[in-house]
Amino acid sequence: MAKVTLQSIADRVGVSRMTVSNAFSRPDQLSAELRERILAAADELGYVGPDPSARALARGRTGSVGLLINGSLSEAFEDAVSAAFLAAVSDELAGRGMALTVMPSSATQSFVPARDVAVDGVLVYICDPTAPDIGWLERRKLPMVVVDHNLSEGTASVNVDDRGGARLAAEHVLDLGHRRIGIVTLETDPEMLNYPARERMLGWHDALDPAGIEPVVVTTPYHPSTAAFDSARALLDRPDRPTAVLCFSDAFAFATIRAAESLGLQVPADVSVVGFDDSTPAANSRPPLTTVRQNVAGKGRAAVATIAAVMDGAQPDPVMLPTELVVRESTAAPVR
Amino acid sequence: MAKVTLQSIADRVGVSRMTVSNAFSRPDQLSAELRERILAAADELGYVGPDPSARALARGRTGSVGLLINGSLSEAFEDAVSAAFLAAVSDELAGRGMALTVMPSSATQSFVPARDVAVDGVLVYICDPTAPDIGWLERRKLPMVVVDHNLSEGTASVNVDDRGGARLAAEHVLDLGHRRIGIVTLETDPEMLNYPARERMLGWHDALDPAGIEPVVVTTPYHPSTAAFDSARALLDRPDRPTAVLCFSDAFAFATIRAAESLGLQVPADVSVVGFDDSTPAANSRPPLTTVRQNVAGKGRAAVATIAAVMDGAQPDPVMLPTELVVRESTAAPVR
DNA sequence: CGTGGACTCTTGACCGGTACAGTAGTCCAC
DNA sequence: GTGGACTACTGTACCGGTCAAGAGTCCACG
Repeated sequence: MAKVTLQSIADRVGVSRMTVSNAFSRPDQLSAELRERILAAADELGYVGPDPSARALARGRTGSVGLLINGSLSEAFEDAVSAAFLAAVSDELAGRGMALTVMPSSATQSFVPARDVAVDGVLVYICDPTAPDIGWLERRKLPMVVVDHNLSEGTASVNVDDRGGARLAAEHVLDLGHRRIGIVTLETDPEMLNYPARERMLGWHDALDPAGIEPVVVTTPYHPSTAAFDSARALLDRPDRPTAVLCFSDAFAFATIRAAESLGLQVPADVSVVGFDDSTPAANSRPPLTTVRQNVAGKGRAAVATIAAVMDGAQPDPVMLPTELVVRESTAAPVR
Repeated sequence: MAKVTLQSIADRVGVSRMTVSNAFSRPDQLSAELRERILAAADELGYVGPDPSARALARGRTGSVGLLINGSLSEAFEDAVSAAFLAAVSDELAGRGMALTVMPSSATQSFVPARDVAVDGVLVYICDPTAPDIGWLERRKLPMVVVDHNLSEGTASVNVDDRGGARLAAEHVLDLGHRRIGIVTLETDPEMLNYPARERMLGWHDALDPAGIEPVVVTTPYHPSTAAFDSARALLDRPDRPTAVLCFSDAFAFATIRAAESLGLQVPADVSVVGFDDSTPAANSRPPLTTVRQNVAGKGRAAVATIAAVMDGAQPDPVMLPTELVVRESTAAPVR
């Protein structure tokens, strides 16, 4: 049984191949009656629909958007916040009739997703800005939107007001009267330059510097929540223990709370803890977490809207989504 | 500036288009010297590499594998266990030179990923087996592997011994001497037929039935960990409160432990709790969770290996990965 | 010296569609 | 009864590659 193509259906029905194509792709171009006959014939021959690859070549677009992630995929998927982002992106794309293709950083020499995978546009998500993959995307002149980073002037971007949010967090603990303040943040390669980590640090300092306060900073590699726990514990075990800890993320905040408890400290009585993200567990944890809310799903939707605009030839302005302090019960005034 | 294709490079260098193609795709087919000249010319003209869409059409394969998820994407991404699976799949695919394309269930009539997205094979992951999408995949005759489900005879599959694991969990609490046993599991549409939920239920009964024990079962919809909390709390608030609770997942187990604590019950002193999955937090929670381990990353790798085999024309046997009981501190003998 | 094989490169067909510019025919208004 | 607009199809030219087979050239070996 030869492969069924538009031509075989055309021959069967006695029309031109183009008409069959229209029956599938542009129903308004032919009479309903003929369309019915064509679809019936197609069904009978076991034709599924226009071949996606051929269509992609002819149309010049593939119907899927890439997500460039350079760095650990596990990190991207297993972190609740970025997972929520991915989910929102994928959902929003689906609503616009597009699929999402994950493009990890080149594992091998011979296969480089950023160069070799067919997509109509790319969201650059958790990426070292110096990655060669980004160079490939640029050379391909693919529409591109950078998320949670600020690559270069011309590139469209979607960001969250990390700096402003961090500032609010720091101001909050200052207002409560804290003076010994610790920070638990991400350990980043100097070159990797995690943008949110940098921005949040700036934001904390925006509030602390004018108050003349020098925070005690500990950093911890991303994944092992055990590492975050250890770092936080070390921080809280110092003789000049901070009375408030600002954390890079809710996950780090939870680790910090566990570390505090392991030292027999009460949160917030002995130490206040502030997270970042307002992830799902934040509201239900014990104590409910004071944190900085970012709208992750909104970020996903904005990213899709922006890449769609770029693919349409627009040059959208950079998007900056707001953050908001959510005061719950993990922060309180320090004991005298 | 006209678009740069193989032909323009060929003209520039004075060779045939095919030779240029070989320079990129089959370096062993031409002399190193000529290849250098071709690559140099390509670079000069700003050629990035063979167009992925055209290559996909000509070669008959796209270099990406689809992941069919029907049901909420948020659920898939935000659940730690399935996120780990996705990460493993994506990693493993990348190692084999393939990308991962997420194919959500048809949101619109006009765009059906399962029908319209170009992929070489599909992993069917969290799916209603009656979904029309699966019908499309079959009609396209796409290589297909079903994960965590048992679709039909001919289809390759990768599963985990959910039933055996659940049985071990139930036997464990029986061995400890429990007789009033509760179950907190997933609420599934009768039609949606969540396979792991069904299998685990069978497994629990495999152990409980012979012991003549009728468990008290509560079900809860997937996502809202609040809902799981409420269900567990209702279960533990009964006059004939169970002394041991078997849970569908670690996430449900944590909700159950929180519910117990909210009722002033100690785990495991007053109530034993068993999870399922052995997700990352299980070992570090308080108390450390007794649970059934499945190797999620291994499942991802197995899924990729299996789809690769099917794409190569093989008919691999169904894969069944083992599960293992991990006894930690959330279970103990019941108090008399 | 003839033959065969390895190494290079070329030729022509094909992958399965879509875009765009026609070309008939039909219907209606003036 | 003629011009114009509209509908319904068709013809042709791509889209940008890869495959398989063939054709020179050069060298080794019998």
